Amino acid sequence: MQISSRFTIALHIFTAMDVFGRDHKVTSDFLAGSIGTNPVIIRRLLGQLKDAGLITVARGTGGCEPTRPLKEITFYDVYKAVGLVEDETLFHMHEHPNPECPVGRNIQALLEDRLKDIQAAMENEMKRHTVAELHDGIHELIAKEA
Amino acid sequence: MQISSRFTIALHIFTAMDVFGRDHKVTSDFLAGSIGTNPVIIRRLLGQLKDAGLITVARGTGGCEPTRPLKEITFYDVYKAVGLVEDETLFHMHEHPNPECPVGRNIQALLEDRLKDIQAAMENEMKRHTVAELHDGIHELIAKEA
DNA sequence: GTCGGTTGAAACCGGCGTGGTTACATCAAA
DNA sequence: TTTGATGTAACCACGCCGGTTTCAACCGAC
Repeated sequence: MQISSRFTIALHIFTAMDVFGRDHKVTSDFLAGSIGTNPVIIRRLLGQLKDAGLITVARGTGGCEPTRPLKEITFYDVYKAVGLVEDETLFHMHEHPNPECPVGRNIQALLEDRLKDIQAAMENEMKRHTVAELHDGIHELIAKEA
Repeated sequence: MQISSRFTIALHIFTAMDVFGRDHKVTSDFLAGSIGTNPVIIRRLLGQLKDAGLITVARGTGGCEPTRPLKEITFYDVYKAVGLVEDETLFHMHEHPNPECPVGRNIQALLEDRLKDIQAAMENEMKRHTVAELHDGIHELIAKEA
């Protein structure tokens, strides 16, 4: 199971807000055009980012922008905002191990700590990256095109 | 999206082989009983572990066992064996960014490195844990029960 | 040689999350 | 009031997952 494209789309959105936000009004239609999908998909995603307090969306007039400097928004903030992990657990444990089996009734406790370590390793790396990196990166790439 | 229970089931299987392997013949029926699922599910999984070279399965006579010492089998080996990530990429990038948009045509290159970092962080933590840990852990837990 | 227990594999199924689409009510500024 | 945008609901098709039944292939023991 791969992690849903909602995550990369959300990062695309932040990049687009950063690059175009000064000149254009960044609407769901505009974003959908850049991302190559449907405006409704974008609006649902914008709703999640708004609920997480990462952006504001202007009802009626249209457009969206971050609520705080990009360097204060980490990949982890975005990841959590798009709600890809239920119960906050990355790994899905099999749910009916046999309680009459010594292994079955202990397997959950046995694996729990290790799985948490692995999830934490991923999340910590996500916290090390901020959306501000995308600002620097995208301008480098665009400059290189010319 | 959570990571499929095939991963935790596979770890359960290694633990069961370790605990019961000396006394019982570890068949798919036996494992299914401990894990709380269907023997066919187990056989499919055993097939994947066998294809990855982690275990041998005895056709006809029945039973399975690891091909090498448990301390030489990492969580990462198991994770890869159960084939949860296609193309080896954990993150699913949206597939039709607009090539006529400066952001759209650069977003993939922009995100690629960062996503690789994150995936690598998770996989490296998986490589730090071996199935031998489960041997120690499960015996501790069982001893504590008495 | 055949019988019993086991694996391997095919063919289904229901359920769920995802991405997509249409339609429409709601909103705010011009 | 018109216009352009958001917010949502109601669908849809698709793919993966875990589950189940069924049966052929296999191998040791009797």
